[in-house]
Amino acid sequence: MQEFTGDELSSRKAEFLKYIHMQGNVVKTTEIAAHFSVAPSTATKALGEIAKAGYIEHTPYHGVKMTTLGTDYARFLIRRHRIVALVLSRYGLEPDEACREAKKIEQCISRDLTNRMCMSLGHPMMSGCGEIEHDHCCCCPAGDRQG
Amino acid sequence: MQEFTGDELSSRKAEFLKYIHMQGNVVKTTEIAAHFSVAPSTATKALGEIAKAGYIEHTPYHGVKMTTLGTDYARFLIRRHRIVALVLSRYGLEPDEACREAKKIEQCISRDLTNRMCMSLGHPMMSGCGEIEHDHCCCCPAGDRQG
DNA sequence: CTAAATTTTAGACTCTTACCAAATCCGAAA
DNA sequence: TTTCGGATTTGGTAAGAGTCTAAAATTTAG
Repeated sequence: MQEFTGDELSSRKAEFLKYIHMQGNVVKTTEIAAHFSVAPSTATKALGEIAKAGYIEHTPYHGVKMTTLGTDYARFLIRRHRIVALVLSRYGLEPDEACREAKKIEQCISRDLTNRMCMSLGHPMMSGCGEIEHDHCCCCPAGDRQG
Repeated sequence: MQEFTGDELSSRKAEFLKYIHMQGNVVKTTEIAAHFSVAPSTATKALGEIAKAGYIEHTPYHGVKMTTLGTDYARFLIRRHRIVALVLSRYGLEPDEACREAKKIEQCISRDLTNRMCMSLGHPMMSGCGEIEHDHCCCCPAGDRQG
């Protein structure tokens, strides 16, 4: 597993990457632009930069596809999001609120802090946003996991 | 109490404001520049913008002083910082780590979320960074406060 | 095979943070 | 009181991130 810090991509690009990952397969520029309500050229530029960093493969005029590195990173980003949302839900936020607030906060949470919160929560399997993966979680011997 | 959202100043300017508040009285440009390790001109520019927004009074060549608005805002910023640090400390971070991480996160935490965390924690009086003020806290009837 | 739709390129703008160099101001020493 | 020197401000420049419009390029559908 790569040693991501959580800082590799700007928060905007990280959102793009998560979206591409969650779509699976090839995603078109227009689809991303529409989803994030930005001009297609804005998406193209961001995609080019994400590709240059190695997280996606961009075939001009044909769309983008996750690389192995990108997939690993996206899984970390999603895990982080869900852990942050879960933390927030412990302070009385409803699942959708927790998810919304988590989106604003997560980019400031390092991988290390993510892991520590995960550990402190007993390696939870679920958050309001979905399942939390622990496959590559350095801090999670299987025996520790919560049912 | 003003209806701050927590978004009024960029995080850098908010750090400047907190510093000025904590110094009390008039603070000189050089002192701020030195504290944050930036060129004096960088401080001057930021100070001018913070002043334009009404949080400080800037007398050119003589330094800056908090306004009432700025004081209220700084107190909110400090309260937010301490609440965030307290939350982090509940996930196993030592006080100094919690404080360091809180600095990175707090600017993404809205006033509303701050208040909800505060409430959920039972309106705590202390965090590892110092006392938590509740004077102007909309969510804190005196009876709710934790000893 | 051409026209419409999609995508990319190019150029420009905003915002935040930052720096340097030059001009300006203030105060203290003489 | 005059002047020198340190403190401060001004003005210009830069980089990174995100955004847009308009025009060019490519793909695709009729």
